[in-house]
Amino acid sequence: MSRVDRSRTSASQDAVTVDLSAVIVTASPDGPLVLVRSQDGAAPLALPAGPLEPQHRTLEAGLRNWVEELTGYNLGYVEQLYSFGDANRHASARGQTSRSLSIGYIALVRETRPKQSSDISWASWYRFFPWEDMRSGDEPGVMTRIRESIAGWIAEAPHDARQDRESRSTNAFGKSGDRWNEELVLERYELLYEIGLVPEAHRDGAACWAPREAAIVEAESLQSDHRRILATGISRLRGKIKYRPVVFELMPPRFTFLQLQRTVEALAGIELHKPNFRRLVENQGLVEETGSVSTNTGGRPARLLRFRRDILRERPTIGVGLPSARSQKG
Amino acid sequence: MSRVDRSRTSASQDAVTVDLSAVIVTASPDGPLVLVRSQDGAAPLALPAGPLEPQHRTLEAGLRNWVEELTGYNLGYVEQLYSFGDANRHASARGQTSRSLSIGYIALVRETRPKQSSDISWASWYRFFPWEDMRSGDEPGVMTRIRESIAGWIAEAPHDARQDRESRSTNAFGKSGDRWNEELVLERYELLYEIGLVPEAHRDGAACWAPREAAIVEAESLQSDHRRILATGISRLRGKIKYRPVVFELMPPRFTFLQLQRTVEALAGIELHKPNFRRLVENQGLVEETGSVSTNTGGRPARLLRFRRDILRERPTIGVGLPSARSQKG
DNA sequence: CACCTTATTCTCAAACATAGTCTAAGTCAG
DNA sequence: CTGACTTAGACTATGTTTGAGAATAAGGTG
Repeated sequence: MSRVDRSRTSASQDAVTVDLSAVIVTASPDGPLVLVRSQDGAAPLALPAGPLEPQHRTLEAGLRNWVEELTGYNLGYVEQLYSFGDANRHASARGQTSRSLSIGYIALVRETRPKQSSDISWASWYRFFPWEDMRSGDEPGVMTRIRESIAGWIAEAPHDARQDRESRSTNAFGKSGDRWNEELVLERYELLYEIGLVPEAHRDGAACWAPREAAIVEAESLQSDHRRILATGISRLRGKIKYRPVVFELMPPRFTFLQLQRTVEALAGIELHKPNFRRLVENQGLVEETGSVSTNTGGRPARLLRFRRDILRERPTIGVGLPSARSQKG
Repeated sequence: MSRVDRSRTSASQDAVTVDLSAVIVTASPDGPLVLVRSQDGAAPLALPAGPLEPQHRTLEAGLRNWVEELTGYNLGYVEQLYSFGDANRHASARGQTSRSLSIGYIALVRETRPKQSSDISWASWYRFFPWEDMRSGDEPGVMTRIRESIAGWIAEAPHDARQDRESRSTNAFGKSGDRWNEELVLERYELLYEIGLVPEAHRDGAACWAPREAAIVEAESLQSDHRRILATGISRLRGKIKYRPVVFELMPPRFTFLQLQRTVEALAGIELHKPNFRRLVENQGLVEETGSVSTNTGGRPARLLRFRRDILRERPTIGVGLPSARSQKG
C-alpha cells in the first residue's frame, strides 16, 4: 500500500508550496459581505490565506483552524471550491522555480461583529463584482457599459472568431431582454478578463483587446487571482442555495419571511416574487413558526420563523428555490 | 503583488508532494468503464496518477499531458473534482513527515481500444460499487444485504446516536420503497466506510462497528483512497449530465435514441421512461437527425442522430434530464 | 401471415411555476 | 381618530413541465 508503486512519481515536483485561501461570507442588512485583508499602502485587497501546516489532519481542519485563530469567528458551513495552480498564478511567479498551489474554500459565518483589530475587514462582494447585482436591474448602468464594450469586441472580431465571441457573450451576459443566469459569475469574469476589461488581465500581461484604460471603473480588483477565487465562491453559493438549505447558516436564529427573501436575493443578485417565494419555502417545510412576531417591519407585524433543523435529516437535498435556470428556453 | 504579504506563510509547509489522480471514464455497450492500473501481485487496483511537473502551465494541462502520454487517449471533457489531502490519506503516511496531496480529476474519452500494452486496463465502475447499479432493481441482492447490515448498525446504536444513524442511512440509501438518489455515491461510500463494511476502513485502522469479515464481498476495493475519488467522480458525472450535455462526449458520432438512453442509464445506474426521455432530449434541441437509419435494432429501424454541437453555443446549461431529485417529497 | 422486437407518437392527469389580485394588520402624520 | 402608507399573508388564474401509460408504426423471423 505504500506510495512506491507510483512508477512516475518524480523528484521534480518537490518545490510546491500549498496554501488555503478562503472566501468567508456573511450576510448583513446591506448585502453579502466577504472577509478581506488589506495590504500596506494602496495595494489591492486580498482574500485571507494561510499555510497548510503539517499538523492539520485534514485540509478542512487546517482551514478552520487558522481562520478561527485569525478572526475568532466560528465557521459554520465550509466547502472546498477549487484548487488553483497555474504556473503564472500571479505575475511575479513566472520564472520562479517553486510553483504555488492554492486550495480555495468557501465558508459561511453568522457573526458580523467587526473584529477590525487587525488588517481584516468585511466588504460587500459587489464592490468587486458590481455587475453581479441585478436586484434593481442595471441601476448604476455598469452593465450597459459592459455590453457596449463587448459589442465592440464582437464587432472587431476576425471573421472566424465572430460567432464564437457572440455566443460566448450572450451566454454569459444574456441578451438584453433574455434571462440572466445568476450562476455564471466565473464565466462572466473570465470573459471580461479575456477581453481586457479587468485590470488583472493587463497586470498579468495577457494579450487583450481592450486597453488598460477601458477597465470597468466601478469594480475594485483583488490581489493576484483572488477575484477569480471569489467569483468561484459566489457561483458555488448561488448554485448551492437552490438545493441545500445553506442560507440558514447566514440567518439569525429567528427571522421573518421577508428577511429570508432579502438574504437570498442579496446572494443571488436578483429579485424574487414574494408570494411564490413564501409558498416554496413553506411547502418544503424548511421553516417553522416560533409563535412570536416581529413588530418592526414598518407595516403589519410578521411572524418570526426558525429553521427546521430536522429537515437536514429528513432530506438534505432541498433548498430555497430561485427561478430555475433550467427553463431557459431559446 | 509578491507573495511576501502573506504574513502567516511559514516554512513548515514545504514538504508537500502533489500528484494528479484521474478518473478516466468511457462508455461501452457493457456500461461505464474506468481506467485502472494493476499493481504487482494481488495488490488492489489503482487509479492512474501522475506527478505535477513544474513545466506544466496549468494543472489541467499537466493532467492532459501525462494521461495522453501514458495512454495515448485523447481526453475530451476534463474537470477538476476535489483535492484530497488528509494526513492519513493512506495508512503508511502516518508518521511520515511529508504530506501527500492529490488533486482528483474526471475525464471522458470516447475511444475504448484496449491499449493494454502496459499495466493499464478498463474496468466497469460497478465492480467497485455494485450497489450503485440499480438498473434492474436490486437484482443480485447486494443492496438487501447492505440494508440488513445497516439495520444492525442502527439497532445497536447507543440511544443518543440512534436517530442520527437512522436518518443518515435513509438519506443515503433511501427507504425501501422511497426514491433512490443516484447522486449520493460519495455519501453512501462514506457511510459504508464508517460502519466498516468496506475493507479500506479496517485497513486504515478506523474504529468501526462491523468486523472486517462483514465487508461487502461483491465489491472490489482500490488502492489507498482511490475508491473515494472514484465515488466523487461518479457523483459529479451523474449530477453533470443533468445540466450539461456531457454524455455526448461518450457517444459515437451517430447514435440512436435508445443508445443514448442506455448510456445515460448506465451512468446514472437507473432506468428511464423511454417516451419521456425522448421528449426531453428532443425538446431541448440537443440532437438532430442525420437522415440515415440503423437497421440492427432488432425491431423497427431507428433514426440515427447526431449531437447538435451548436447547442453548446446557444445554451451550455442544458442536459439530458433524469427524474429530478428535487421532487423528493416526504 | 402471425408474432416478436424496437421505434415513435399521443394522451392525460398531477405537480409546479409565473404573475398577478385581494385582504389583514400594523405605523405614522395630521 | 382618521386616512394614507407599509408590509404580511392568503388566494387565483394560467401556462409549463413531468410521470406514466396506451396506441400505432415498421422492421425481422418462423
